[in-house]
Amino acid sequence: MTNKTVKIPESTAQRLSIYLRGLALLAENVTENVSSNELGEYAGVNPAQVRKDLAYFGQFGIRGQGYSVQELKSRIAGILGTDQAWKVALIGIGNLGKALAAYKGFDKQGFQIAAIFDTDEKKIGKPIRGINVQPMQELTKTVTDMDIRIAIIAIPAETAQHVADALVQAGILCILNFAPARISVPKHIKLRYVDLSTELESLSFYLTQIGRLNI
Amino acid sequence: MTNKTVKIPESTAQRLSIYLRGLALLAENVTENVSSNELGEYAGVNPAQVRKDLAYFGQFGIRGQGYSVQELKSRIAGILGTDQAWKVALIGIGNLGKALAAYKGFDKQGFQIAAIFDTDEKKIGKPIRGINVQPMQELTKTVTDMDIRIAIIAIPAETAQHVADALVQAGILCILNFAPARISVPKHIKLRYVDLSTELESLSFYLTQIGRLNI
DNA sequence: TAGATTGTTAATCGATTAACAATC
DNA sequence: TAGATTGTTAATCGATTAACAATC
Repeated sequence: MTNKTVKIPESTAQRLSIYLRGLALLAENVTENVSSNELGEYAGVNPAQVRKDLAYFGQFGIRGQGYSVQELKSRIAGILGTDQAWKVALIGIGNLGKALAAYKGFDKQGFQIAAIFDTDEKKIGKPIRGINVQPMQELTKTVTDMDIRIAIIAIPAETAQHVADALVQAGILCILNFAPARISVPKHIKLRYVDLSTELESLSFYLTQIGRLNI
Repeated sequence: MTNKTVKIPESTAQRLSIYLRGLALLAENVTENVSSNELGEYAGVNPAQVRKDLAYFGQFGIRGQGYSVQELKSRIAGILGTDQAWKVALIGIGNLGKALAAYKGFDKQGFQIAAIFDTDEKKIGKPIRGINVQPMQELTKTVTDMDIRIAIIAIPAETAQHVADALVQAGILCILNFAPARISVPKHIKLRYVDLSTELESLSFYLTQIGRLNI
């Protein structure tokens, strides 16, 4: 128990993910080193922010030189856990579900769609990306048996809470919710929303503000 | 110039959007009044937060009674600007673009896809939601002519910056970027990212932390 | 060595929450 | 009136940034 367990901000985790993408780009260009300044410019954050974020996890740089692109890249991958393969359950294979399933960054980043569920009889049993779509009734059993920890919800708002309950029941720990609905889950569950309405309404708000404040 | 122009936090705008959805739900149930407490519970925030957020824009409640659902709903819609019709340009009509185009909440919330662009010869000229897909070369002219202010980028990472530049050139003020790439735009442009990789990596990070901190 | 850039502390900034008088 | 709940100020909390000694 000598470990001091500092809580790491969510925003730091998100920025690490952005740094990682920048580092991947630099690695393609065979760049040797990168400074917190350059990385901050890429991510759109203050260089001190970059150093602070990294400092949560150790000392990865060399004073006067910056960071080794290759080393920092694999360090951050390790920190984010993308050096391991996470199984993901996809709930709902409508337009959005299909688009998500087709996303190439998926496997590349160490995520693997391991199970797909839908209520539509016409879809059940048919393969998507080599995986047969299962009926919703199988959800609890499959997720439990396969030890899946991450779920993506891509279904209509009405059933989102119900499905979330089932997922939690089955041992899911992280939920990425694309349904336009707020859902409630136990505190130990990590829940993130991707919400087109909210995004668009934020933009709309900005436009109304331009008028009011003349930015 | 008697107006004191307080800068309103982005997070407030986002929460307003969430309150609005909650109010729409309550309106369906013909609920008369709602308290900051109930609204906060729905949105997952502190009741003081709700009152603070609203207080930026005026006094909408009645002490001892709470807020009129109907009135607050239309007030927030007015604040967010969803009581007017915003034209949106959709760039890229691949899997994701199609899923976005199919999203029903679009018109409902006062957004209207007014133009769609793609580079793929096979898609150009064909209608999506009654709108003919245009070649990318038309982007500047169409966006300028139609006075479109909001753009959604749903294309591969490589071309995202190039397209963003063209959009800014054409007078776009808000960009919602689904491409897995950082882009840079002038400061007066509102830029928001929706990034599946970052979302997933945040979840992955949480899972690795559970091990480390045993949450 | 001189120049560059890290790691880290202290200062600043902004957002959230608690508390309570006002008032329905 | 008593109870409930707002609107708002003050206190707290946490995240960002500035600054600089350490050091390559």
